[in-house]
Amino acid sequence: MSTAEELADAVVSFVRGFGLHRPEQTPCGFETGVAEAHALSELAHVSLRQMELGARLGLAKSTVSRIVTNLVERGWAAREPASDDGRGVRLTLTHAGRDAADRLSEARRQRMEALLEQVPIDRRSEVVDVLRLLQKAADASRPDGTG
Amino acid sequence: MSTAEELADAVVSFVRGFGLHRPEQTPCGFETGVAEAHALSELAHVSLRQMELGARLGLAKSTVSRIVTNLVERGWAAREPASDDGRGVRLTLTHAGRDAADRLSEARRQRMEALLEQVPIDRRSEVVDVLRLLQKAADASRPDGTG
DNA sequence: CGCATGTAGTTGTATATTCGAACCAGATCG
DNA sequence: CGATCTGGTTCGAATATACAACTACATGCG
Repeated sequence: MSTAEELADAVVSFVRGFGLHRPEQTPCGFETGVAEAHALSELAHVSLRQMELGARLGLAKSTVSRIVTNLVERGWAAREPASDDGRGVRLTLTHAGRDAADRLSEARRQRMEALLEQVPIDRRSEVVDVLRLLQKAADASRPDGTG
Repeated sequence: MSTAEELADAVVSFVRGFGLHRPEQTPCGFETGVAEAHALSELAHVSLRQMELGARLGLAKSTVSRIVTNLVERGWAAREPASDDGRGVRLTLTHAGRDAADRLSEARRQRMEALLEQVPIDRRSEVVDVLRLLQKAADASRPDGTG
């Protein structure tokens, strides 16, 4: 089996084993679906335009619109008109939204620590390092991307 | 930011960037949904009981039953009664199923090679290695698991 | 200035994935 | 031999997602 095939198997097994195939439930047990959790954490530290959020999450604009509506209905985010573009929407978290983002961050940290505990201690920093490599590689190797 | 938090961000970005959040379309462009593709590749080299397949994919038995029905309808898999247990079903790929599994494997290999090309050459084997570590860690750290 | 074209966002529709519950048949254990 | 467990199937419901059609605003060209 080639290196690439081994990588494919490992990625698949990780995604399944980690529970990422269930979009309505986060692996860390947070109280939203995966997509909303990702949106929340993207918005935790910066205000974004709705389309920017979509680009970061790799989602169609219609899907983003619905996700944001959910966040707004939970009282976690607010839509404001974009100051520089009459079509646009600027997203910000409410106070409750920042609280939720903090809780999410903590839940993820705990879940990831449990994961890392199962990795030999002398290789943990390597894991993080390699995942960042992969993240960059995925961005650069999008079928339609510039890479 | 802690190591665990950095890992969380990297995992999220990778999953999104690689397109793993779209269950109806495989990142490698194969002609089925993600779940069927995973099942197909699990069955490529071993015959499994339906429940074993479910355990490997992390899916409920009802979901597995549906996926297998789809594979059977495509002419890729066959259900046979298990020889040692009258309740059980043994799954095997048909000839067409093995062909499909080969095509899938090749598509995934190409997709993964495109990904690996974006990783510095001297770190590629490390990437595979670490992903396997993570896969094992995910299995061992299931919230309800034995780990 | 005014129309053609492009872009941000919303809503409607369709498809895929998943789970849990209800149910059946065969196994296992007292 | 009856009670309970286990592997599978079917049904119903929830959720995420994309694409298409539409609105509103922006931009660029004559």
